[in-house]
Amino acid sequence: MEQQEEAPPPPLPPPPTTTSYLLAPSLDPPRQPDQVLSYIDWVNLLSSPSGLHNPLLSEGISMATENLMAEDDMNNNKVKRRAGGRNGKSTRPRFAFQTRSADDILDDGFRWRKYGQKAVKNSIYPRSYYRCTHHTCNVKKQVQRLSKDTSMVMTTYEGIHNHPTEKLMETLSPLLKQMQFLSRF
DNA sequence: CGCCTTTGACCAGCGC
DNA sequence: GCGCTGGTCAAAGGCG
Repeated sequence: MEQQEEAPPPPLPPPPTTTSYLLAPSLDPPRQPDQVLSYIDWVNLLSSPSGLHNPLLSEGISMATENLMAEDDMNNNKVKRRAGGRNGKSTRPRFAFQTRSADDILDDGFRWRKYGQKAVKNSIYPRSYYRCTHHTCNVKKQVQRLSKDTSMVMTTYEGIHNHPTEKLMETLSPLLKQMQFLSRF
């Protein structure tokens, strides 16, 4: 737990050097209702050399506000995050952010497989559960539309990707080929 | 055929 | 102990 709980404004994490590693503080033990998660700088991230193209940018990515986050937690104030669910321990990095979008799925460059969907208490929208499809990657994410503001989508990531995004590789591969070609001279 | 979503069942933690 | 709830599993079916 490297995050200072008493730090008032949640500072944006430093810009990621690559899109393959998302900075995230550990949020265990369970966060308090007035404790805000840290936010990822998606504008910075999506303008990174990975060349991610995301239509959501045009709709405006909204950093989560402390109030909305608190309200969301208040709605689930009986919900304590279990330690990793079924498979026991979990000190995996976990962070959440909100986007204003008509689409629930944020194109973050990774491939996700949906493995569950549940109706959650105090929310008219179900929560969807996704896992990264990369065979060595165990990152999960939850996606839920806020009932208080139906234009907002809450996305919660758990874990850190141990591989580059596919889009990053797509972007870099022509460059690598060119470098290999030039290195012959 | 491979990969994906859907969906009901099951499991586990928590409060009462 | 029981019920509620969130999280996961896995079978079935769809799609390109």
